[in-house]
Amino acid sequence: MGITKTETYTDQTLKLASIFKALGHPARIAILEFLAQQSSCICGDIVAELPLSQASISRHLVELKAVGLIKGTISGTSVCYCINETQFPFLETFIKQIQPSNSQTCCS
Amino acid sequence: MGITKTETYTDQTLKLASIFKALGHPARIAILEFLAQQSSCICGDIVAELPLSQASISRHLVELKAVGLIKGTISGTSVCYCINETQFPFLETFIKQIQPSNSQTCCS
DNA sequence: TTATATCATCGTAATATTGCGATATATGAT
DNA sequence: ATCATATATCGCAATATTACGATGATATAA
Repeated sequence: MGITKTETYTDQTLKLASIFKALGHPARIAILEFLAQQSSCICGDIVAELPLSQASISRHLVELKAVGLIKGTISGTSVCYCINETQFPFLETFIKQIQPSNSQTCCS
Repeated sequence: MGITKTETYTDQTLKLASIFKALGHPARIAILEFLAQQSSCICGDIVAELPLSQASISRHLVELKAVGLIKGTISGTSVCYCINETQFPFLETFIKQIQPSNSQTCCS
């Protein structure tokens, strides 16, 4: 992208944007949906599930982990990834906050 | 970005990703927060509020409108933008869906 | 009509993202 | 030690995003 003026926004705004940005790719949405489906913690077979190379999946996992949407623990030669719930309340609060609940007939 | 393999994902996954992508920039988060604060429908003074040029703001507004997060109605020589709530249930459903509510002690 | 105000669009430069092959790293098995 | 498996990282090419000035389009006012 071009030059984003990060210095002029609040930390909270920047954090929200970074999490949403991580959610802003279909591969990463698909990864999260896949992880959510599993009854137990899933390791590397995400590669078999998605139409991407191992290198690409790995990069997406790094991005999801960087914003705290997933966590991964090493288990032997493989890594076990699963969803990290800690960020979700933050997102839900934001979504509720910008919802026009007071429904002031705006732009009618 | 590179070449995103859009054809291999479901429509729902693509739609979710596009909405989150629109939320994935601090300027657009700031625009939504500003719109949510206003008691009435606010027009072009977003430009005065954010550290971006009028042209840049306009482009961000186009993106937010394209995914249905805001709506705009022309009122005289100005345009009235406000938040469009219709997409939020969709986002909330997704967030709830991938939340490990059953808390299967995963990656402990 | 002319001028002004408001917003959209074009064109461009700078930078970021995506995907992949190739390679590196690390663990476990033989 | 050697090999196989699993994942991460590098480097590149292709493409997308961001921001801005300049310009276009449209509506109101004088």
